[in-house]
Amino acid sequence: MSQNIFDGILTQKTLFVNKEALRHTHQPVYLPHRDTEVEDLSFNLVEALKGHIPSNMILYGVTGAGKTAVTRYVCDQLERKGEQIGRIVNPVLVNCRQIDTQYRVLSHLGNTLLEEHEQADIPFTGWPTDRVFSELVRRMDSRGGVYVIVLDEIDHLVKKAGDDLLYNLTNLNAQLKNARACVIGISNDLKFTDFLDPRVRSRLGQQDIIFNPYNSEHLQDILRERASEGIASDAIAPGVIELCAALAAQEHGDARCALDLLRVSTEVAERENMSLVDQSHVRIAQAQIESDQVTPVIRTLPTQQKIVLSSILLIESHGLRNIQTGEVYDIYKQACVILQTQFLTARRISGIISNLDMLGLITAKVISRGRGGRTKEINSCIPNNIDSKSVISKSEPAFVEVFEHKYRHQSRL
DNA sequence: AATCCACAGGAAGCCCGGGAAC
DNA sequence: GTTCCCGGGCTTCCTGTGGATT
Repeated sequence: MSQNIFDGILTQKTLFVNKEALRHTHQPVYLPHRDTEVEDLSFNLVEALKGHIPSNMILYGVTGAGKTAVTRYVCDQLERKGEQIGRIVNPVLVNCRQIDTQYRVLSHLGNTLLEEHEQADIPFTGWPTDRVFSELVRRMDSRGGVYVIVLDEIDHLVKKAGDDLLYNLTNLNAQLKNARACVIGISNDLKFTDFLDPRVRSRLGQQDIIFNPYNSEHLQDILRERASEGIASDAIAPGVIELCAALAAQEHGDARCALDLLRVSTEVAERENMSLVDQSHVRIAQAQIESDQVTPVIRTLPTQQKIVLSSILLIESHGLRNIQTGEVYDIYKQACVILQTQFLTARRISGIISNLDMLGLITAKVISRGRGGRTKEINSCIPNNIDSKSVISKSEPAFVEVFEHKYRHQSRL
């Protein structure tokens, strides 16, 4: 029999019982320390089971505070109870980070309601938005029941696309004849309603729930719960859970982060052929997660954004911090000349800098230097263990030249 | 108190690619 | 094929602004 490279890996002892349990997409049976929130949410949504319209709600809280998990959990139970007692409840969850325009949200909603006997999907582009909207209304009415429309990361949608969609969605019940709908917004940003039209704000925020961040003890409970489900019982050394929880608690109590840490730590231990996950594995995992998050982001950046980022790194490699927008623009233009690329306007670069800030690759703080003018103070925030030069040059060989160039022109910087 | 710097960032509009409908 | 629509990337033009300097 011939050797296969997977033979060794497949027969290797695994520390996982069910790896899925350690992913944040996993729906656990029990959500520790979120009883009040579950109760608040279900207290409102129970109206759907009575055939009434639940209030619209907004759920606030930092990332990884369990907002999405709680909502999914409650919606899941709601749908099942509905089936039991013969009431149609349709929860639809939309992630507005991926689906981030009015048209796309509406067509997504419409397409999730597609039934077998119905004709083709709503196309991803091509129709006028109001037609998509009326098609959605038609489909909802033909199915009937109560719709719970959950808009996850709603703040992102509002900042990008405005509040037209929310105006339309919170007004849905006026259009529906046979169905009912309520909207639940999930936001990381407590103040996102500032961007809303007052009418939308009052209709959407009929009830708010605030999710406080988990503290270290809470995170430990969550990790223990998931570990018991997902990892072999004697595979975790004492202190590992505590360390993962403590590190994640520093990151504003992000349960997602805690779970990733534990999962990757276990993977690291497994790869090293150890039967016990210890604290050193957590440290390795921490570094690896940072690098895994940033590397693909840089690699998939559009060319112009890469040039801007390179320019910032270039300036920083000369020991400068708190760089101004104008300085970046100057170096960026030089880089474009070397790369024989058309350079963009300063306005656009300002936008790109804001975008890089949003992606977490740099921080750009608006400051005023008095007569020195108003500008952004820019610093890169790429972890030290990542060689951004090699990440960039791998996907864009021409950048090597820019980096080489800097050494020949040090005096100009 | 007025001035002024170096931008920030909003608004409008252009162009392009992708698609639907007629 | 033509005309319509959407969305993204971009430019042009513009108004706004915090605080050091005059």
